[in-house]
Amino acid sequence: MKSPSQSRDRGIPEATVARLPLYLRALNGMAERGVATVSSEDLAMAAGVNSAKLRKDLSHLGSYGTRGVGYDVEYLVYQISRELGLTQDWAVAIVGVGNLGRALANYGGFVSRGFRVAGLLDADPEVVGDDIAGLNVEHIDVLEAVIERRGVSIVVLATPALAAQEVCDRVVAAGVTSILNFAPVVLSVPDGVDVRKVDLSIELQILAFHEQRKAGGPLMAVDSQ
Amino acid sequence: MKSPSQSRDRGIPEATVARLPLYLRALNGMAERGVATVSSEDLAMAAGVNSAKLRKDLSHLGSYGTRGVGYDVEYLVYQISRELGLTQDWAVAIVGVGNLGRALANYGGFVSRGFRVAGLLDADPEVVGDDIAGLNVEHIDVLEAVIERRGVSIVVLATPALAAQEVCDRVVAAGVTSILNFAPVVLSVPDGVDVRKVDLSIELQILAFHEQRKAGGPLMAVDSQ
DNA sequence: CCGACTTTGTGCATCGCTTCACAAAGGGAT
DNA sequence: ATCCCTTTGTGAAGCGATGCACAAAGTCGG
Repeated sequence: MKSPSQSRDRGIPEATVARLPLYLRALNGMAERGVATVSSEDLAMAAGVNSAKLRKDLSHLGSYGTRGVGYDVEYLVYQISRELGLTQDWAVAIVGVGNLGRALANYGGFVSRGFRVAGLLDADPEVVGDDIAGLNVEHIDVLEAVIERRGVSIVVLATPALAAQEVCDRVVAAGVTSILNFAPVVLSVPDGVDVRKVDLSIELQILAFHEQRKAGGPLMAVDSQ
Repeated sequence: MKSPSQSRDRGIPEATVARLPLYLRALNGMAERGVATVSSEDLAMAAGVNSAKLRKDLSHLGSYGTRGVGYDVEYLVYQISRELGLTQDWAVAIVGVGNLGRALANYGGFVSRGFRVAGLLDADPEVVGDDIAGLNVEHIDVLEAVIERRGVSIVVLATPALAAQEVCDRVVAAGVTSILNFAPVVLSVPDGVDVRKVDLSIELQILAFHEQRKAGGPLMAVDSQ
């Protein structure tokens, strides 16, 4: 039922989207090392995936390879960046400047990929006014103003669990539709708002499950990366 | 082709394992509020999943519900904890005590679920000797000794990207088979070693992809090519 | 210009997870 | 004891992702 008039299918599978940043990282490394072209086999190896999967993923973006040769590294970097929306500048606000929020503010991986930390906010008068990573921590009261005036479109929640839903409601009311949640709670948001969650303790629990199985049961090899 | 000889199918689907911690968190909250029993509908709501999925997930552990009534909260907490291996104590070492490692060391969610930070290690003489979260930071040189003597079975890698593979090789050589990797690299490990990765910038990139799509919609000028 | 070689892009079979829908199982009221 | 109501546990259909295998498409040497 797909119309053939749309030569470029804009419906990229979610699983593919999740891997594009992986390819991008590998490609950036190659570009820095002066590699000009790369085969799907080599790139797949560097990204830790199957080469057929890599080719199918890239085919969703378009036909950017050359048969018999491979992919032009620079060109592919550009195409993936554009597809992911990294050719534009994203203003990010971090709410909650505890240990984690502080680490995130200082994390280099954000800035290096088109993400700019445009605001740090916290409710604790103790930390408001501090300078972290060159930014002044502001009071949560000005949340809406910061979002609106600085064009913040992505909010990172690093608050305690109890505060997360309330802050979430406020940023959604302020028009934000993309949230990265580090608080260990299930956020409830209206349709159209995108929430991704990162829960450090969940990852450990999954590891513990497999570790227990390895220790106790017979031979069960598992490798999920 | 699956052997029916295994009466209790110990092969719990990976997708299910990844959700068990979610259910556990919701159940713990209910237990604290004094809830005695819960229906799959309510628990699924609290965990943010579909109720049929929840029931199928729990059915992999055994038949722990009562038809017409629901699940006993306490009992289910115990069963899930046991299945995840949280009834035992896991010694975790954190390698790399930068901003992120520090935040992880202070993160309460670890300790509260059977994970004990048994070691903090770093290569930088500047931070070695510091006290963080009640622990003394040790030099990476004693990595193997710490792992062996304190029974560390899970290692958290929070090193810079360049150091990650080398540290990984060392901890694997020391017998560790479960690694939580925060460094933005694809680790190469032998079969039987379990690596889970958390990449903060990847999560942001996925959000940016969807945000771009929302912002542009059908009118967005795309193919500049 | 041709033929051998390389590598992409993709049709297809398969697999695992999700979701629906309902029979089976239990509780409580009468 | 029987009936009705609630909720579980699961067969089966549906759906998307994966991986194989190969034809198509390009390069390069002669």
